[in-house]
Amino acid sequence: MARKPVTRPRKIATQARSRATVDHLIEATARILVKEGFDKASTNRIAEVAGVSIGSLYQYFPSKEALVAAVIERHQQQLMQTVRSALDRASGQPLGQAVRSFVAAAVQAHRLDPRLHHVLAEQIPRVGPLEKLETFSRENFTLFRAFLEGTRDELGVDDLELASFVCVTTIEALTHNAVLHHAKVLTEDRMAALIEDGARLVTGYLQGQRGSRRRRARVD
Amino acid sequence: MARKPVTRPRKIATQARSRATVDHLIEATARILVKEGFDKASTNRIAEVAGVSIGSLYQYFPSKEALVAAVIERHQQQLMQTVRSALDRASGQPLGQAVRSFVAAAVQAHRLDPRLHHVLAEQIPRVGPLEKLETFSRENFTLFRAFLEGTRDELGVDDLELASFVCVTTIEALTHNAVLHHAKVLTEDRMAALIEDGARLVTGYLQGQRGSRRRRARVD
Amino acid sequence: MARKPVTRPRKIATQARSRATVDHLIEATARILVKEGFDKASTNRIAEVAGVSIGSLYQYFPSKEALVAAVIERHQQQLMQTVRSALDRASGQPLGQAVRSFVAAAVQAHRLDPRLHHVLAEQIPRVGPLEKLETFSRENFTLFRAFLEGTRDELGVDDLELASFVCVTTIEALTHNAVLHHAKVLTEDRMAALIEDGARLVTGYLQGQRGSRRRRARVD
Amino acid sequence: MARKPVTRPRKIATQARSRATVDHLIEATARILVKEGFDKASTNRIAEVAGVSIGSLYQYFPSKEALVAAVIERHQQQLMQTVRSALDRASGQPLGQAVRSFVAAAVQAHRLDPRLHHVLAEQIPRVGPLEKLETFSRENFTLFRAFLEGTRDELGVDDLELASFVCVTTIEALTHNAVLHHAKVLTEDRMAALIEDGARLVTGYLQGQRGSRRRRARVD
DNA sequence: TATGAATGAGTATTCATTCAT
DNA sequence: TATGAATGAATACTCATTCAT
Repeated sequence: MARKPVTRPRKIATQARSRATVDHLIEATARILVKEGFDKASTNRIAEVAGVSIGSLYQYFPSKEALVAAVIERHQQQLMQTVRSALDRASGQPLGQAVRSFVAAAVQAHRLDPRLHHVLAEQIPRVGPLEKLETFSRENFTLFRAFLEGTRDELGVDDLELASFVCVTTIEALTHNAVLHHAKVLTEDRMAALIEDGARLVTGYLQGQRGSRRRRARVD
Repeated sequence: MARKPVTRPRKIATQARSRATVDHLIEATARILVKEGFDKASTNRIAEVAGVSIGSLYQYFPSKEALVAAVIERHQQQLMQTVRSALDRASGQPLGQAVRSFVAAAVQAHRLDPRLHHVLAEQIPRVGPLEKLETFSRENFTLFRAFLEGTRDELGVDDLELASFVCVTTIEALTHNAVLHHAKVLTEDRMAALIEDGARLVTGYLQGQRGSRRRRARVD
Repeated sequence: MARKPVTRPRKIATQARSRATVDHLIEATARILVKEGFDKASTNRIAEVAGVSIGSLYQYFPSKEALVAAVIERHQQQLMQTVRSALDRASGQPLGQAVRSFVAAAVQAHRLDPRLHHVLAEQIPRVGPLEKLETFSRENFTLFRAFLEGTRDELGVDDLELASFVCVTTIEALTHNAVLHHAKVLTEDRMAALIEDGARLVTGYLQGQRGSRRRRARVD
Repeated sequence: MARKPVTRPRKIATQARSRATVDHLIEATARILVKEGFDKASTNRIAEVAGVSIGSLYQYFPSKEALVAAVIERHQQQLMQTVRSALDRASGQPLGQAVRSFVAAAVQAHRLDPRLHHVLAEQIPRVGPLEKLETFSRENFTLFRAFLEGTRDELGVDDLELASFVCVTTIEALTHNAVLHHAKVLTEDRMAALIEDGARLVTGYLQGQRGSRRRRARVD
């Protein structure tokens, strides 16, 4: 096995044929990951499923990791698409309503391709070039923080950095776990309850109460 | 190469020498995982580090997965030890205090062996026999649920199953993320703040407020 | 191809079975090099011809280069054996006679396995780990230099270092070229003539003449 | 992949543009060989460095070997240029002087592009179509033989064929080894000494001495 | 029970060469 | 004539696992 594989695509496919090849490869990788698992996703298998020669695969992706990274990136783009529009709609709404939209968006995002999400989250060894891939996108965090800035006067917390971390982590974990591990036990009703509870959890936290602000002031 | 590796230990090592061998193997595996990463943890390397022949390794563990599973299990036992005693101390305390103990225990548990925890969480592909290993032990959930049952009259939530899921997931995610990804930015102060905020988040949720119960009634 | 392959054997084969495996591998490599050329000497092919699994090959040789290096070393050991005994016999003889023995030994050495010598000299790319492998062994040079030291009073040259370089290079090149490229045109008669001429060439040079010593003194 | 690559250029580039392309390709090959080594000299890389498409490369050279052969040929042309003019100057001079010029020319020739010479001599596997490429050009031999014919009456050797072989091989080997393997230890002084010694070696041999002719008569 | 030599299917990756555009 | 996307046979090397001693 070779030295230190890179993740950056080998060349940008400008021509139509190239672009198609690249798409097929990413799609094939995703499909294999979902249907056969990470273990079966060998480069030769991917090329085969993509209907592309192994040589072509390596024209566009310098390593297996690059391919997996491309799948992850594509998936996260889709997630973020969903989240972004939710936050767009949320701005201007009262806090409780906005948070509820946000949680609902998170659930919706996780439901886009739950099986792929599962493999990506559970089976991909975060090693080498894949090590730095975030579980949830940094952007998520940034967006939420910006949202908090805009709602500052409704908030009962001071440290927006910490608050963003707490909220994003919490929402992500709840939706992730709910969708992945409890998909079968989760009726639509219970899912709605979960959204409701998640939203309440976060909203309550953000509004602050019971003099917590004063207490925290001493801690920081 | 075996096609369907099993996870159950091949035999229960009753005799002292066997027990020692098994321990050496698990210890060696953990050490390699931490120091060299999952990729370098080949069975031959593990046997070498354990000072045991590869043949003997396979006398006690039917597959590589069994070995890794043993490491995971041992680690989780240790985590749960910590959590259990925290919950012991918590019973009888008022809700807020109890939750804070619980969150603090979670942080403490994650700090037992953060590097091993990291590898176990990030690098081990949950594939094949390792697929069904839970991120957090089922016991965690059960214990917390029992705790909630005992504090029912302080709670503002009805569905204890859902509440347990929400709380355990949230606490686990917050402490996990904090310890793993933010270890370097996390001063003791900020860690204390995180525990405080986490506890407040969960406590607020459990106490219920702002007539949420009534609202939720409509939603369900 | 991997990063920087090493040449040192992976483990020393102590047990009889191991030793046999190692020998088979070296022998198979030499045979393939001779019969099929360097290009065909893939590790899989070598293992196959050696009647050994590819895995076993890599138990004893960390890379293809290590295998080739072992063949080269073995070959050079054999060459040097021949040369050493020639020099043994030569010590005590008068210069002309000694040199003739030496040249004859060189020819004899090159005839041990001319085809292997050919492949080793012409087909092995001196790249990477094989880069530093000398065409003729350093020992050759050392031995000859020692021989010159012992015959100093018969010599007409001052700089024994330079003289050794000149003589060893010359003898090596003559015999090498003669045996390799002209094997078919070289009758026994012509070969004898070549030995004679080579010996005369070197002897004349070592005895010095025409006041060259004085001229060289100015040059140095 | 082609199984039997040919060495003859695919077409004679008569037009100026074609000629330029061919030159660029040969130059690029040489440059890569020197700067990155034989291993890195893939046809795609050569085409890239030459600023030519891989398709065009194969319009002018039927195989990678043909390209390398062209580089070798070009290099040898340059070497021979140097040698030829040395022999031109040498004709008419007394033997000792002429030989010294010849040796000096050989050194000079090897210094034209020592790094390319090194790669060509050490790294190119003489395999397949490259197998028959001579280490030193046949022309070298022919020229020297002609030179000997013209100086016959100064010589003390009968077999000019053999003498040419001995002289050309010796001079080639001395200069080659000196320039390649001892470049760093070789000061200008020592290089001059080497030329001097080499010339003396060959001159002495050619003049014959100590009744060697008579002795050889008995040997043959 | 222990050993460690042997196994070989499997993997990522390269590169000379072709051919449709 | 030029291009460069595509090809795929070939290669070096790994590692979980077995089994003869």
